[in-house]
Amino acid sequence: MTEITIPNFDIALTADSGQCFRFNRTGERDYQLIAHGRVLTVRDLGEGRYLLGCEQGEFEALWRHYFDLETDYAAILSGLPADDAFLQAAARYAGGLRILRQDPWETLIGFIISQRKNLASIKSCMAAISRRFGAPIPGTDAYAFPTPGQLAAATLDELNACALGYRSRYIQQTARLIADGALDLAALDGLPDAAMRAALVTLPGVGVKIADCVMLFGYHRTRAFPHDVWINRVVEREYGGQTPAENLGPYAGVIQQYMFCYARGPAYRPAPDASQANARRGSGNPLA
DNA sequence: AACCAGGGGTACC
DNA sequence: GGTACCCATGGT
Repeated sequence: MTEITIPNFDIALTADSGQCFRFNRTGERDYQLIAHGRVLTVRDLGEGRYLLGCEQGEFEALWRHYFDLETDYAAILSGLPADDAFLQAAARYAGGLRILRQDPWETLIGFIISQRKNLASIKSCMAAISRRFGAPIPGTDAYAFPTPGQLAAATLDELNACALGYRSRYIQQTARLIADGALDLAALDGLPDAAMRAALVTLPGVGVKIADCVMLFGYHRTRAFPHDVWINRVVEREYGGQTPAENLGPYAGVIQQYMFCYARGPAYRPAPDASQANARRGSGNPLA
């Protein structure tokens, strides 16, 4: 057990932020994270104090970096444009978010699954895949996320049994490309953003939106600004259809998460007229 | 260029 | 107990 203090960290918001699919609330104050082939339990003690179910050495070696504790989020928050009322409100609501430093491979598969699914469904699929194809984590009832080789060996029937729908084919094909070495995910780390995105979208089931999510959450490319339906609504309602991403600087992706979680959460009440206009327009992409 | 595949969890009514 | 909707992509 290790007790740590993290100022301005909202673990409930982060676990449910949609960036990580193996981070769950298990009780009033308790959370379980599966990453690095391990299970980490976290108890929220309040006032920025957290009790981690690991030794100090493991925290320093793995989790300090995973939770991006080296990054000064207070500086990002204080650097937000003061005249942007929506962004200021989003930062007040979601300023406790951190961009976790997740594994690119797991992030890639997670976001291929994410298309046209809600968060609970994505988490359920990721758990099913891990249980069926991943290695059991000793001393727990949890399973590590499968390696590219393990997923590449899966049959379509087995993948379909994980409720992946039409994504089964994408995942099988992508897993084979990674397992065969046709695309080296580790090698992408050295590429500039545009080249990394171009490489990612060559994978089946990966378009620009998914690639941007993998860049932001799997490679910590904080300029990446994924345009999902929630952000598109925000851009339509709050920014007149003009995406603010270009003006948001090196932490645009962090700001995207503030906007995303705020827009999706209960605190955000868009202007009635704009909201109804969008609702009437239906399910289409407002920017399309 | 519109339209649809396939399906599951959940918030709504 | 329906119904709509969800961090889209690729093929027709």
